[in-house]
Amino acid sequence: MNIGEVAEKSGLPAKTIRYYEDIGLIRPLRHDNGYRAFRPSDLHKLAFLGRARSLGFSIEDCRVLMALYEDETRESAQVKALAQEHLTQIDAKIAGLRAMRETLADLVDACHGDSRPDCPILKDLASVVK
Amino acid sequence: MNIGEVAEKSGLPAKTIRYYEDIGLIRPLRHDNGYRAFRPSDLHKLAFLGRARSLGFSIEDCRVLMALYEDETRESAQVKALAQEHLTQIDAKIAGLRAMRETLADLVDACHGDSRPDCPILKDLASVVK
DNA sequence: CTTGAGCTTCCAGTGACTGGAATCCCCATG
DNA sequence: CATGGGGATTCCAGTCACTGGAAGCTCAAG
Repeated sequence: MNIGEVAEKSGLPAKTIRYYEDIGLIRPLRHDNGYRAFRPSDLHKLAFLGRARSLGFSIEDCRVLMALYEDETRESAQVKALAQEHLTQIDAKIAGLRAMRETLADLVDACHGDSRPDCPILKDLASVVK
Repeated sequence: MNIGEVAEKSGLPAKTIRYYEDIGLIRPLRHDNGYRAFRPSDLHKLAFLGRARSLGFSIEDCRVLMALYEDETRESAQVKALAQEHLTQIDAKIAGLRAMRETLADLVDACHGDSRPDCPILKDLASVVK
């Protein structure tokens, strides 16, 4: 398979696939003309990577997950620990965003949003003084 | 004021303050020795920026917000519209993270996490096939 | 033979900093 | 007066995960 076909089947842009090769996540073969020659196993890996990335795992996490996936002697506890930690970080991120959201929503509600210059949003931003 | 004092009072790292000058968000004066000379108004701006950034506004948004803040003839509707759009994007981000979180939490729950290799998390990652 | 799509590499840019190196300035102590 | 330390300066490089674009090669169709 050429990169275009693999891109379509994996849902990843060709640019991203080349990048993944650059950083050593995949190692496709090459045709005589220099084109990348993807095996089904490469496509499989790319799909794995795409799924992991869509769950928010970092590239380095993906590297570890792929290694675990290919390691028949892995212990599921290793995978679970990685996922658990990632989950914790997602929760932290959500909490941070929710706090932001709360404050911002209050400010937006308080702003009448008309043609006058008076604005509680700007007032809040300027209010953090020492 | 020197940069150290401003950093402490604004809560921003000196590195960040220099960066904000680089990109034109502030324009402190200079002492004869080359040190930056911050006026109270510079500190005020930095506090404004810090607050806006902590609410998740991008640097470009901050630029606009500062301009609006300094424009006596602004209309609060402009500010509100900017904040409203930002709020919408935060909501979208939260929604995305929550979806991730759901899937991931289910997978973590399903994984027994012991010394055996069998693992629903890896199974899920590998399951996205054509 | 030409055209156009698809492939190649390489370089640069994104956002918002952050780390580090090399150098300079100021003040206080011996 | 030398020195030492803390704080300031600039500049370059790195982060993360791509993404855009330029220049050039390959292939299949007409």
